[in-house]
Amino acid sequence: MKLSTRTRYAVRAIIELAQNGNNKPLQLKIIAQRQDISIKYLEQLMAVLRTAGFVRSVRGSKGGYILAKAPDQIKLNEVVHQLEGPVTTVECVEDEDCCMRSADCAARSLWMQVEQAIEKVLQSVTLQDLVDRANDGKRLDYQI
Amino acid sequence: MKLSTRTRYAVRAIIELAQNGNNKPLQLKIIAQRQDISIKYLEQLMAVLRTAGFVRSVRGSKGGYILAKAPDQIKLNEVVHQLEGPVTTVECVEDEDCCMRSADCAARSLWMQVEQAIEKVLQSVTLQDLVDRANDGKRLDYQI
DNA sequence: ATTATTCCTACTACAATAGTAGCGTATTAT
DNA sequence: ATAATACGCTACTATTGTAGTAGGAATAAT
Repeated sequence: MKLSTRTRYAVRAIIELAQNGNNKPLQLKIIAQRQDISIKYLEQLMAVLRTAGFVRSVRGSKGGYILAKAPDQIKLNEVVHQLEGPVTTVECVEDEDCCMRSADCAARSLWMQVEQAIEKVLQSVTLQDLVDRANDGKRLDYQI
Repeated sequence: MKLSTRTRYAVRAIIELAQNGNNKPLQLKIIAQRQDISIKYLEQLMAVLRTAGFVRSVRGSKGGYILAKAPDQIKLNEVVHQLEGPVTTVECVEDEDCCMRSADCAARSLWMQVEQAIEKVLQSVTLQDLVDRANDGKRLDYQI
């Protein structure tokens, strides 16, 4: 049960955008440098975020990406779902004869419980929250 | 973020053992039939469960597997960890220069929060709970 | 025009998972 | 004893999904 790099990279990238503010577009080149991600790979991930309506692209020279919504209006569960798909795929959800095996159904109920717990966390966190956390982290660094 | 079949199959198998009680060993052949899993594949998963101390094997004719502990003494997080390994691998936990990238750290805190939520659920559920759920399911079937 | 940037599609390489195969070893029923 | 049953172990293979690469087209600023 690992998180794909797709998701991890994309979340890091969108956090960068949130930190950049909405005035100037931020270029993939910059994000790629800061986060040590291949530009070409990042392009694909940004395409997902753009299609999903989280970010807006500015083409051409001096172009780049900016958030399409306010950071406190973007919940992480929305972002993760776009990249990761369903979180803990339980095959038998749509399989009709699944309930003939009670053990399987007990297992299924467990996975659904897990899935709901994940969902609850991701729903409760917005992009703004993550930006705040990052700032808190910096503040701690200065105190030392 | 999918669960491997290793984990799903093994959980289903150990639920079968819990339902079978501790009197007679249950044979892999039976589990494989009921759960539609290859015997050979199941053997490998049972080896993990046996090494981890969850189940005990009874060799020879009329042999099979039985639980090594009471079902209410087996927490699902223990089982899952043996098969799945760490739940949501966050690479940068041991990477020293991770904190140079604040965005990354904000992301990391999110994944840790998710991981803890998963862990909390799995810790709270025992094998006995799953057996009870399966029985409740059956009871519902009869009511209809 | 030139440069810088996003956009789009296809391709490739690698790793992990899932599953198979075969033989070996232990135990029990008879 | 012997046969049957069932686990034990190791290696192999095939499939799938992920990760990453490549090249070029469209677009905008200068």
